[in-house]
Amino acid sequence: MTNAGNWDAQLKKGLVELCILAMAVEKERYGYELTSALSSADGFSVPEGTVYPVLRRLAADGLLESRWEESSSGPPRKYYRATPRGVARLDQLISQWRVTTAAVDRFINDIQEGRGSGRSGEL
Amino acid sequence: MTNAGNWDAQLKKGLVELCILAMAVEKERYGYELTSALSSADGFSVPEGTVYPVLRRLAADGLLESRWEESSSGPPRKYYRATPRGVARLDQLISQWRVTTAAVDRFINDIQEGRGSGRSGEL
DNA sequence: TCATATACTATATATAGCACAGTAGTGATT
DNA sequence: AATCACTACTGTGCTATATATAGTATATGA
Repeated sequence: MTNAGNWDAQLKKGLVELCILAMAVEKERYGYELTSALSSADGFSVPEGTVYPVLRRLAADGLLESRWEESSSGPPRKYYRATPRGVARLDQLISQWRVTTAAVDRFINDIQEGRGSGRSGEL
Repeated sequence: MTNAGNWDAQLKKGLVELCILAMAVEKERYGYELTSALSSADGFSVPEGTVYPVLRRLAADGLLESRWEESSSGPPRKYYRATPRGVARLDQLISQWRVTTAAVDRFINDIQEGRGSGRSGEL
């Protein structure tokens, strides 16, 4: 049978990309930093094995650009920042996100209302 | 390069399950009905090829139960309704959904604030 | 009879999250 | 100086889900 903890992973599909892109639009970021930020976010834990592939994919798609920089506290860091196309893409993702959450919330609310009373609502 | 329409599909991972379960908790539903309801929902188009596999999966997991019923307007329908475990699962999914959307919205808002006074996304 | 809308089933593919393993630089503790 | 812990990036492979595609079968109306 399907494992419940697994649903999280499915729910996050695409959202990791959105969050990473959002952070890279704000300012230059490197992988380890993003991993820490995303993992400390409430209800959202994203391991290295997820973050780095996303960075490489976004860079390959021309949405992020990168440069190396020496670090005084460890190995060199690969800094990523959003390109203009990355910024445009983020705006697009955010508006899609808004539409989708609105649709899902509508479904949930309709159902919650229906519970308890005998209402059979149109969906 | 990654195409944008594709992201939708990723974003929907898990959400289709949530919506279908929600509808099957409210009352008995059959596949074609769910397909129509989900496809007419704003910002959410879900084809048959997605709905039926989800129904079978949820039933296999014991979250839905089904029965056949003759229809006066076509082939017999397989009606699904949520089991008690399905109801419990829905509550769990909804609360995870709330936590996740809150986290993502927080990310988005933080970034949007940073973009407020300066440049906007030029392409 | 033939077309159309209804309704379910089966198969195959692409993608993303992520577990797991590996490489390597830096600074502190022993 | 040698070990350890923290930092930081790379690579491989598995799994689950959405969905495209194709197929089967029933009822109704032209």
